[in-house]
Amino acid sequence: MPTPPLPTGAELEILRVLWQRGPSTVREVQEALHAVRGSGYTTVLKFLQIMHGKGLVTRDARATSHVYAAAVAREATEHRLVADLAARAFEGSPGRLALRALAERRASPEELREIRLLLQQLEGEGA
Amino acid sequence: MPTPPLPTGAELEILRVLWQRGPSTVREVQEALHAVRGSGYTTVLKFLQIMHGKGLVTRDARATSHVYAAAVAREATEHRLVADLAARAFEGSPGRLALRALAERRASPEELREIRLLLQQLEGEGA
DNA sequence: TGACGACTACGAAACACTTCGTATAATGGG
DNA sequence: CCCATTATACGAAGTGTTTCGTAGTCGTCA
Repeated sequence: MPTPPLPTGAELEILRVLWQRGPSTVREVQEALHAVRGSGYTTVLKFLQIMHGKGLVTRDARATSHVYAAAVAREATEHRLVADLAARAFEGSPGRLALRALAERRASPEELREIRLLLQQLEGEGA
Repeated sequence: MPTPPLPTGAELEILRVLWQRGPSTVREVQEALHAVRGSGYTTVLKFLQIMHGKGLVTRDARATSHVYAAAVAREATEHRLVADLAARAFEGSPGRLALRALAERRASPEELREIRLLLQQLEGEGA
C-alpha cells in the first residue's frame, strides 16, 4: 500500500481528534467535532469511511460500534503538509517557509527556544 | 473591497508568474506556465478572468491583449498561506510550523543565517 | 417476539476546482 | 475589403470535497 494522500481540510480535523483521543468510535469523534465544526453524525461517519478507503485511518469492526484510529502519524503528516506548502508557495524551500512563519512574531518563548536549539544543531551539521 | 480569498493551487502558480514577470498578457503567462504545467491558452485565460472576479489580479483592457497584474502582494499572500496552514494543522501556532519546516533539514546556510538573525531579534524583543 | 434505539452503508446534492471546446470580436496584411 | 490570425467570453464537463437523507442491520428488553 503506497502512502495515503494528504488529508483534506475536514479529514485533517478528524485526524487531529484521533491523534488527541486515540482510537475512537464514530460517535466519539462526532461529539468532539460538533463543538468545533457542528458536524452531523452521518457526515463524520462518511468521512471515516472515505478516509478508511484512502488508508488514512484503520478500522476495528469487531465491536458493534467500529473503532477508528489514525493510520498516519501526526509528525509525518505535518511534515508532508509543510513540504506541500513549501513546494506550492516557497519554491520548495522549507527554510523560506520557516522564515515567513517566524516573521509572524507569534511564537512563544518556549517555541523560540526550541527553534534556537534546532538551529544550532543544523548550523553545527553544516559546518 | 474586502481582502480577496486565498488563491487555489492553479491560481497561486499564475500569481507566481505575475510576481516574477510583472504585468503580463494572457499569452505570456500561458507560455510561462506551459513549461511547468502544460496549461492550455483558454485555461489560463479562464483563470485570469476568475481571478479578476475574485480581486486577485487587476486588468488593463486598453490594449487589444489585456494586461494582467497581481493585485495581492507576494509577501502578504505567503503570510496568509502560512497562517492558514498554521490554523489548520498547528493549533494556529506559526512557531510550531516553523519548527516543523526547519526539521526538514533542507534549509540553505544563507537561510539558516537569516533565520538566526530574525530569531535573535525576536528573542531580544521578548526579553 | 416485536418494537426501539444505535449503528453502518450508500446515494445524491451542493459547491469548488480545473480544464477545454466553441462562439464571437478585433486586427492587420494582401 | 476580405480573410487569416489572434484575442476574449462563456458554457459545460470531469473531478474532488463536504454534507446529509434514507435505508437497512443488529442487539436488547419488556
